[in-house]
Amino acid sequence: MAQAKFQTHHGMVDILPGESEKWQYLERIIRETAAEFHFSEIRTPVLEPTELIARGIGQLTDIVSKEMFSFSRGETNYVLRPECTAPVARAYVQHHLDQRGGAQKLFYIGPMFRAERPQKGRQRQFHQFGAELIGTDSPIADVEIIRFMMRIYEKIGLTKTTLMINSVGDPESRAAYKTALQDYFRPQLSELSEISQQRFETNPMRILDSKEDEDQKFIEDAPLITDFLNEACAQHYAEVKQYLGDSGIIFVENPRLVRGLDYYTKTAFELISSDVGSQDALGGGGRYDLLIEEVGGKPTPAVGFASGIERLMIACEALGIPLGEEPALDVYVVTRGEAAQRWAMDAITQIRKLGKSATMDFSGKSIKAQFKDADRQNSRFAIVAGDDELKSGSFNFRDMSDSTETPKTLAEILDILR
RNA sequence: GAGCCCAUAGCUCAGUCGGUUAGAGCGCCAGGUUGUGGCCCUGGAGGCCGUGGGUUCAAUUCCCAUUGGGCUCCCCA
Repeated sequence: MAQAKFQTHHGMVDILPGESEKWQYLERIIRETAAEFHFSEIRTPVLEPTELIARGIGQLTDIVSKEMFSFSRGETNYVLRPECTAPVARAYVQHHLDQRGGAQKLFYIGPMFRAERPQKGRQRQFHQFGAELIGTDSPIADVEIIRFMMRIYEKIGLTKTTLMINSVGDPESRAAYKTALQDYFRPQLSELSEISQQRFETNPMRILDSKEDEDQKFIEDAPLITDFLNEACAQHYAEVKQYLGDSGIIFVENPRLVRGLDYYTKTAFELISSDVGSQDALGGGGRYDLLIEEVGGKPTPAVGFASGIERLMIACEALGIPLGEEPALDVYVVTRGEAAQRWAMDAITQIRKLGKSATMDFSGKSIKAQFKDADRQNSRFAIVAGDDELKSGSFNFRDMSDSTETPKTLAEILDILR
């Protein structure tokens, strides 16, 4: 097809009528569930200080090193947020949310931006919902976050998923593990893929994430983080698994699960679907006990998750799970003549005041065309107004589903609709 | 950053082994029913065959470039 003069940027999509209803439906479920769990919504700006994202997520991550949309005006550096945990942490510190007392339960829904090559399940502007529970290191909080996430998928009907969990330890455990990993990989360093060789120094844990063929045979026998957890981390991990089990949540332990953001400590988890193509992570999260301090707050433990809405939709589509419906119209007023149009303008106003939806023809189309329009808009009723009806005050009130038509005054119609 | 595929009507797609006016289904508009939708019938609008260049008497078709799109690797939601 001919290319339009102006189009969306690469990897950015319009959500059109027919699609937007699905978004509203999903957002409604997310908000409902948040209310049940008593998470409060937080809305942060789409633009954040570059430094916040770089520090929060980690300079060496893919997101920060190559996927940020950023620009400067004068001395100020802006980024379109690539995720929302660091911004929420920033808001928590900036507005002293700890002073509200107790642990804070926050959720968000909104667009995120990463400058990657788009493909199925990956866009440059995409949408996430997520939650953060800030101010407690209890493993119950970890489980609360996971239960919140899982409950949303459950309500939507997307149960064909796998929850993977792991513990990535705290700095002490990780230092011990890092040394062990380097000791393990050092003898075969030259045989590793180029990218893994780079990661050997900077972040050897990410080698485990590698999908390069030449790395696989080494990764298989590499030491596991779970064997290097100190007492506190091991205990925490055991309790998380215990409480998950108590909650009836089925999970798979994956000792090689490493998340791509630097701020995670202890618990890490990921929800996988085999129905979204090669980008199979529906959502993920974990504990980040060091982040709040990293962005300038007091040391504050926290745990959270983020899920991709587009991927959720792809999975639902693949599994035939319905997401919301086209909204029906209550009343379409069919008119003939200018006087009738004026009457209709008033009639639809009165119908709308009842909380019912109503519309009319604006362009003087034929009666037939107007009925066709009413049908297309899935209208439940039609009112026919012409000169005769205006004179008598009696209008044909048509039930579009069975084509029955009875004469009614407007007052009677309003009564029926009420 | 790398690889593969694709581009003809609003949508899904035929088609031209290079040859006068480029097709279908669906959708849209109108008529059949001078005031009645969904089914049916008839008609109509709508394409410089993504853009630029090359080869040729002739290009939507072949070649090159470019733009846009899709998928994959990497990584992530």
